[in-house]
Amino acid sequence: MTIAMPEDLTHNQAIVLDCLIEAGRAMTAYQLLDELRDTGLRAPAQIYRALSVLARRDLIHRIESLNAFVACRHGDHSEIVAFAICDDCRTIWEFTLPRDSSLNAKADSKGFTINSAIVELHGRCAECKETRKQWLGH
Amino acid sequence: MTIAMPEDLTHNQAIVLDCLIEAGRAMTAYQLLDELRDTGLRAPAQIYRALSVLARRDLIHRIESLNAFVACRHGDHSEIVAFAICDDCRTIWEFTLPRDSSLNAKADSKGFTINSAIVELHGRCAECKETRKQWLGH
DNA sequence: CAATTGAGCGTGATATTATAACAGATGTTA
DNA sequence: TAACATCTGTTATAATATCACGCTCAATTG
Repeated sequence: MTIAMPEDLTHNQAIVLDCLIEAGRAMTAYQLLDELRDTGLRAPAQIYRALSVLARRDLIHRIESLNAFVACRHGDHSEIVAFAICDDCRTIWEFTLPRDSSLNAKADSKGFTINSAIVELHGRCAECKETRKQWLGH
Repeated sequence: MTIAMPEDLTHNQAIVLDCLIEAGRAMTAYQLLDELRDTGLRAPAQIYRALSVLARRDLIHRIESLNAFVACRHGDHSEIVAFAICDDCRTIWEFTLPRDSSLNAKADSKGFTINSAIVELHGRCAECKETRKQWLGH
């Protein structure tokens, strides 16, 4: 799947987004800084500024539990976005929760209005589980 | 609701847990350090060590989106724990997701095995929504 | 008993993550 | 033109978290 790269990004924003898309994985701000040092980005503030614009536009997501950032891979941001993070291979699967999920139901039942939600699952993806089984001789 | 204070905690662990329980809200490690400086806890490492034991025992939870810690208010840790955080009054409502939630279903459908989950809702609690309505003259 | 082990402790230093503050450049609007 | 908003590069600093050392104490074990 090719990720769309908007035309109206500034130079720095485009560079940072491109790096995240190319990487295909979550990267911390300082990992981005290391990667991008020879493109002229030298200071944390430059990275964080770009990240903050990209995140506001939902072109990237911040993974709270990794203090890292990942290029967005889906469309509809009116639904709750969730991540399944494989702690073996670091792959991140991005998906959305239906509007009538038990999460929304619980919140509604208490009169809680959701502005934003962080949903991050940690565990093992199907591939790594298979691999692990082989190691263990199953 | 009174929160149980286990007997087998060390001095520092008990002090930190007690502070979180008394506070009734999420506190960062450095807020705890400030509060507890006159009890003899002087260094970040002391706080973080206590927090790490308490978290391992599920006596506290880390709120990723606040970089903060809160005393646990419920029992069953075999279910997914979720937090609804009021961004007005900072109150945190802790609840669990049913084992057959759409979250588990989605993960299962992809063969993803959940080891741990972070679910943090941000928004406005029922009380604050009322208050806000009054401000706006509704 | 002595030896070992493991957990926790206090301390100082350091690593990692993130923001503040300032001044210059650029494009847009009035 | 002037006012403005946004982005830029830079330096410095704040906020969050861990490492490494040597010490104590209690439990285990030979």
